[in-house]
Amino acid sequence: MLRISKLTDYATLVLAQISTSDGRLFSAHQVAIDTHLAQPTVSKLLKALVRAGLVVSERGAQGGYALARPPDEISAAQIIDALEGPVAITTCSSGHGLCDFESVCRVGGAWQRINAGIRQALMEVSLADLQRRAQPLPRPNLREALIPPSVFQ
Amino acid sequence: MLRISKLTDYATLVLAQISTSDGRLFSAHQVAIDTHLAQPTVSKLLKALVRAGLVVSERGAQGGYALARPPDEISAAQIIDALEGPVAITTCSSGHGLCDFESVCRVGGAWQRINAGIRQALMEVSLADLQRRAQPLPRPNLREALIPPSVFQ
DNA sequence: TTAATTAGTACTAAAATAGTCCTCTTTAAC
DNA sequence: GTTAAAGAGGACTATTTTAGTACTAATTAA
Repeated sequence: MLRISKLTDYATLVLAQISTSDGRLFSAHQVAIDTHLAQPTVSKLLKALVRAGLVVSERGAQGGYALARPPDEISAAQIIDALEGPVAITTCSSGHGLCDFESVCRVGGAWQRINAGIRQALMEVSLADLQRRAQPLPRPNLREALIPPSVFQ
Repeated sequence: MLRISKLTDYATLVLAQISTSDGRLFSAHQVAIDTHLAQPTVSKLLKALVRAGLVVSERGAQGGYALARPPDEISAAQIIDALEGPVAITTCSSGHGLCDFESVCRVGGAWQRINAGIRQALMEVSLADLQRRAQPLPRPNLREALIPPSVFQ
């Protein structure tokens, strides 16, 4: 249930690895060696992370990758988004009024609101947190996530 | 990201529908009509829900389905488990010491602990909550989920 | 100019998901 | 008893998603 993809998991390893940089750039080749992942896969991951703005790159000989910002400013939600895109938790949650079942739906977007709550929680978990094994993390609030927006509050 | 499957979403609709029962049983046929889902799909869902113990059934003519217990005693986590089984958030999270990357892993099960936190949150959300559009829901604690079990606490 | 290195895209293979169908069993009603 | 209405279980197919690879172009240090 509710799983992240293998690639997202790998991406976390890759990010954790390049966060150990002493200032030099990591080549995709080196990251592959350090993480024990296949190089084409590492390349693909790094490209996606650059596109998402989590990592910066330099081309050419002696080029490579580095984190775009410190590990405590990269959130778990951003990592997931970089690899999986902003996919909705259910088909119906993606659109407004586009759901075929809307007229008979008795749960009206409950899963979407739960998803929003989970996302909120994941935004408050940083790469730095993911690297610290026993670190307490921010407390998300699913209650609030399930209260629909209202002009009165 | 982190999405539930369409079938789980449908199952929620199905559960919400049969929760409107006035004491009679719902046939799969009737549920299909009411929810606008295809009957084979509804049948499949209901069978899975029976197996998971969320729904009870009676066979034979005049048979059908009913909730096994009140909607506030059926959790979102149980609905997901019924349809998707207890799938792990990452491959590595499923086993103990079975992960190929364990020796070089720098994130050691962070996603699993996040998953545990999310599951905890979903256990505190009931079918009744899912049916109430503007109802506050319990507040999960991702912090606690990320603190590894320890004999000292 | 060359070698190292990223960027972008396309492609293939594998796995998961969704959806359907068929056969068997059970039970109420006639 | 027989029949029709239901659920149980499993097998099967098609679709979609995910994972992984390969190829070509662009960039840059030496």
